[in-house]
Amino acid sequence: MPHPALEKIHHDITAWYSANARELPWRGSAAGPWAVMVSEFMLQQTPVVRVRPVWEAWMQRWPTPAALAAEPVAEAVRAWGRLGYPRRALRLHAAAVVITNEHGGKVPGTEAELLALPGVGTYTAAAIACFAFKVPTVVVDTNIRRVHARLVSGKALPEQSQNAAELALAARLLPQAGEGNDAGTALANDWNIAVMELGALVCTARSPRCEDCPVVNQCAWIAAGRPEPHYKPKGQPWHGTDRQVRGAMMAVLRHSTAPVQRRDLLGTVDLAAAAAEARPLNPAREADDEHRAWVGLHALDAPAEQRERALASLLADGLAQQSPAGIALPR
DNA sequence: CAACCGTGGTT
DNA sequence: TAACCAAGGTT
Repeated sequence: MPHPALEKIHHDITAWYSANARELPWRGSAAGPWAVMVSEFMLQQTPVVRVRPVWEAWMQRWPTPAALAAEPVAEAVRAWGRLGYPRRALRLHAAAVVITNEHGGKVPGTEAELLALPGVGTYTAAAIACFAFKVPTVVVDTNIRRVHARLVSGKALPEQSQNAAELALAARLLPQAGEGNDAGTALANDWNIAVMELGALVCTARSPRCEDCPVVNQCAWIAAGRPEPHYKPKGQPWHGTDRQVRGAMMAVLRHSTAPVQRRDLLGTVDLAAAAAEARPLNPAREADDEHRAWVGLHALDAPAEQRERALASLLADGLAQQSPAGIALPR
């Protein structure tokens, strides 16, 4: 038997969503499963505003999994641009190949099949099943976890890693769906996207806009007086890390039409000479993106050992490929 | 399972 | 400005 207070929360949040949802191109009836899948890959740890233009270009160029699968991986990595975590481009391409070869070119609609695809984990499988195939499954992402933590558990932030209790809570909160209950199924699907959107727009991590929240009067965190987080979030170091060096090398490889010599990529050429040769940047010119990438790589003061390590990891990850001609994006 | 993996906007 | 954060996945 449904709980009245829970039903009110279901109503308040889904009603808020109908009035306040962003219009995104991968939402709505025009977006098929492939459109949803591409968006989910790009949205892994990347904000909507940066995904949107890349998604548009991607879908225009590769409207189907087969279209993407027919091209070299390098094209996917280039089109990925500066979205970050370029391994996602590798995995999206690999997933497109699997879909083309083993699923008749159609994105599969069950979570089990989706989970078997490269780059698809628990969240992405559930999201595609729910958003693209209207499967009333439990979707849990960082936004949903945070809303649940505040609204129900009275905490400022969810636990540092997702646990069984959080999953059980999400399952308990999901509106009841199932055979012969089309209204319940529709509500469950709405609920997932609505809670996610609430977390993204209102119940944000750092400065929640509680004055705009549809369930502020039912929020356990508000009732508790908005207590501070019970732990200190772990930082994500960047300067001086291997990731920074990898990123700089990837930028060079993305913009390079020809293979790059190993010593050049390692930046072991004289840095002062390289800087002296650097001409002023002209952002309007395509060629200057390549120039900018080179300058960025050479500007790093990373030790030679670290550069070697970063390049080795790029090769190991399949983001770069070694040939007699030099180093380039994988084909 | 904790650590690793990019990038750029926000606070 | 340094730190934080973002529709996670993989090892």
